[in-house]
Amino acid sequence: MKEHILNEYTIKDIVCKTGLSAYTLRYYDKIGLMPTLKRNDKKVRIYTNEDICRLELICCLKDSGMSLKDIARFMDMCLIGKETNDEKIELLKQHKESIIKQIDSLNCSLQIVNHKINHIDDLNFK
Amino acid sequence: MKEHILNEYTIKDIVCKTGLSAYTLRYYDKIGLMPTLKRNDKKVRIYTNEDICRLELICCLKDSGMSLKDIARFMDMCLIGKETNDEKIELLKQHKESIIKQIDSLNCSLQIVNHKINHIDDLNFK
DNA sequence: ATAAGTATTAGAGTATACTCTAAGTCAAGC
DNA sequence: GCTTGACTTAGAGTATACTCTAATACTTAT
Repeated sequence: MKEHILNEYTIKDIVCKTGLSAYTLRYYDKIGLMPTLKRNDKKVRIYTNEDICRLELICCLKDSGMSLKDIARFMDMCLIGKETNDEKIELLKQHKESIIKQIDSLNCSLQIVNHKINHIDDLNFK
Repeated sequence: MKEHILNEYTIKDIVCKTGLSAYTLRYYDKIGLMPTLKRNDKKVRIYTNEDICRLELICCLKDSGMSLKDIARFMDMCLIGKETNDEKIELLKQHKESIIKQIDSLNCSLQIVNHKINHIDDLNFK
């Protein structure tokens, strides 16, 4: 397809590629998650492969518990460039710690749930 | 203290013990998460050690991604008793799978974040 | 030329999980 | 007796992340 050769995708293509809804993609643009997203002369959003990479990062950060507000801030720093590299590394390191804590917490929950499965009768009210 | 000997706690004691706010504890009661919670003659909520155990389970399920609606349904089944044991085991097994998926997803995010930390400059917009 | 299909926008609506307010009850201390 | 403080309620408000509606613009097929 034309779009693939030109490295240009419409919102519909991105819906297929990412599984995000068109509503969500427009919303992400609206709140500043895609600060460099291009438009054609008809004001239609044109996504590139780079934009797809950014969306993947956005989903990675969001799915690991970062708020969209913080992701927008991070994208702002990416827009500024190298002078924010230290700040970005610091933010990612903090987020990394948060992910590790979440994994620990989930492992703990997993143990509890396993225990409850094996002692199901203890859950019933007396 | 009197309360400890009697195995009876007011909402304030539970705030201290669990770290949940009094608002949250009342809200959990309101939406049916604590169907057997007792009141004294002044309509004041009286929590027992068993209620504290239930709150710990509620927090475990909530923190591992179960909605309060589903937790309320689970508590309803605990109220009914043994005849819902199979149903409860099924629900917990499904939740267990959900936790495992979340851990996998977080480990994946962790790898991506680690990679971004080591390639911070690639994140800057051109 | 007109209907279908895809895009745009601002802004309203929804779901979840709190969080708070206002008005009231009750017990204890001064 | 009266203030202080802890509790109660119904219901309003908040934050987050969508999700949808309505009006409009543009392209393509009949």
